[in-house]
Amino acid sequence: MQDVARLAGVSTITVSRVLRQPEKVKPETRDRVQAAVQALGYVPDLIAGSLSSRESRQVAAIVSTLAGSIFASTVEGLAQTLREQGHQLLLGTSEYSAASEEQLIATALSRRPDGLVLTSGDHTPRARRMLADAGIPVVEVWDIPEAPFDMAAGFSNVEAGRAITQFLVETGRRRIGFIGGQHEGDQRGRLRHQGYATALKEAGLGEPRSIADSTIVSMVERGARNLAMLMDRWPDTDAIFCASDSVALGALSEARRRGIAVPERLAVAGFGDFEFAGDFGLGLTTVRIPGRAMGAAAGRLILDRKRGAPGMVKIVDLGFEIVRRGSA
Amino acid sequence: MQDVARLAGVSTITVSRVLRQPEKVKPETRDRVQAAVQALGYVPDLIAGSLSSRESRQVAAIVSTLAGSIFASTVEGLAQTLREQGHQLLLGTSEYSAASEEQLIATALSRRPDGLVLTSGDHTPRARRMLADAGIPVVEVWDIPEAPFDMAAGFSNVEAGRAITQFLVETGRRRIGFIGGQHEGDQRGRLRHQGYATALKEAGLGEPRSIADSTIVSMVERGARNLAMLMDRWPDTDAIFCASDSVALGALSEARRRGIAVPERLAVAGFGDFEFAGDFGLGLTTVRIPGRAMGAAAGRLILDRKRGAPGMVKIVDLGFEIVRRGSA
DNA sequence: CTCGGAAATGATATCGATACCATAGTTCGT
DNA sequence: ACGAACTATGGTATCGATATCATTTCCGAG
Repeated sequence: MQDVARLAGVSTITVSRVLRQPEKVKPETRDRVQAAVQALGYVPDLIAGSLSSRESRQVAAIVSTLAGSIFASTVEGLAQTLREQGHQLLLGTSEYSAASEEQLIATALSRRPDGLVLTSGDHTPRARRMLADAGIPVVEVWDIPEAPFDMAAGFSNVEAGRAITQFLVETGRRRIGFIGGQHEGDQRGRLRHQGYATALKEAGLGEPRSIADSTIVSMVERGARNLAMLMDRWPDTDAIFCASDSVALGALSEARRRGIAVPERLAVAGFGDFEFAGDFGLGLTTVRIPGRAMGAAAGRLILDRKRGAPGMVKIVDLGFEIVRRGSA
Repeated sequence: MQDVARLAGVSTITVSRVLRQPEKVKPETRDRVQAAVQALGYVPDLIAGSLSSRESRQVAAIVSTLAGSIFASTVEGLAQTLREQGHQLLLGTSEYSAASEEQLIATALSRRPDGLVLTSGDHTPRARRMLADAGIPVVEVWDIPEAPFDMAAGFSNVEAGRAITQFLVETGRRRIGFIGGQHEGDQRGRLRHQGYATALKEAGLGEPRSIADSTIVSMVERGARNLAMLMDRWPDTDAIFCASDSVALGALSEARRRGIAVPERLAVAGFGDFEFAGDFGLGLTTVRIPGRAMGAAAGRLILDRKRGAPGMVKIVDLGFEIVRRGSA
């Protein structure tokens, strides 16, 4: 920066101003400085800048996983929103473990991010304390927790599970099953199941028919095997709600293998509206989640808070949408 | 840090040592310092640390997109490798534009990362100059470029396209088509097509039959529509190689709609081995790419170089694998 | 008991920017 | 023509750690 200043015949602070608040510098001085920046190929050091200004212009995000197309679009939406507003994304993946989430939070905080985005779920007490001590905006994305830590951007898994089950009821189905299964420590499947069970009870449709075998790692395989188990146990089942589209894919394959007609004999509903679910693919009836929008909203919440926007919203419910296709 | 030092009755530099090189501090002093750290909930400031030590312990990655399950696993593999070795990941998404890649490189470099991971492809001249000036390890992932900028971890799209086409030939197919289409600025589809064309020529099978309509945004829809176009134009086609599994999914759906028996009448091969391609899903014959491994390898290349490992490998070819399933 | 050398610890300068306050130059109203 | 109120620019301290070199402590051989 000194080199640039010398070449432009100004002081370092003026160079800094040209880069950060150009409108405060006289146009011709500005041009001279910018020319010097170009000529020297000067790249400012944000590490030093952050230390000095006490704002890092980075936001950390900690997600369970990027694979399986679950959080990828959320992270992408977040990254883009941040970028548009001059911020950067620091990413960590916790692999569905609350312990490693705690670890990641600690290292993320040591970068002094201006905000933190977490996938909602269990956080250890220590993690919560660290977050509180850090005093930065925190957004939980995906499921909106009953008692958010700070802010939240997402939807209600319970409501979504309830809605899709109600949809199946409305289309005339009466013996509705559920297949899914949750990762340990991941309560999403559980919440969707809860919505399903509630809807059944509300419609007076008897006991839930649920299979949630978590011994199988692949979601698709789990869908296939669990459908088999479910149909063996309750052969008259006329609809199933699958905890994710991947599970639904496995179920659809198994149904075809067994010669069960979909949707005539069995309606299949998924969750997530993954790429393969569309009309030109599986034609799967499913629940569409605003993946990208949740990330973008999280970014906005953090940046608005940072700017000190008054009377701020803390919870953004982006809802969900039932997409009817051929399978139900 | 001063508070911790005072509480432990040592100087700040000793606190720093306890955190960074514990073995250089006498065990009892170390315990005292660690107790103080705990008691005060002290979280070191890596921004200051980075400025002082001139190493940031972060690695930046710039990928075109996270959606579509293409790069997500690579990023995840990278994040994990870095984490295991005490480094963090700074992520940017360029949305398939070389111009915004350039922009992202500039902002990434201003964080003074210890290394940079890029998806291979076109880089602007300015981008290349910035990278050269930065003097940090750079790894290109996915396709191994003919002239890598610095290091590379990936596989050959051309070879993979050639191999899967050869596989189709070996299984008795003679009139093999290609459907795909590339994003502008993304040469992956083009390279795969090149391998396909080479294999055809080597087998003496006449001219390529390719449809690559890029007007359609969704890959799945593109697969469906392009298969339709291809079969209309060359009705006797007995196999197709799709530039990605998503395209193959669309093609499979369209084939079913038209009553074309797969694989009897038409063999379908995809690319990528996405989640839905497996035996419990589509049962798609495809090319498996070492997504996670490429990320992990990229991380290792950077960290090894940082450690100054001598006689280093610069190119890691992780190959690919043809997975035969029911569709071909 | 003494001395050499290793182990443990500390004092101070420094990394590269920005905050804060001061100063010089400019505009304009009366 | 003069001072008020801006605008444009600069000097210096500072952010919170670590590098470097200096100093002290400790240990065992002779």
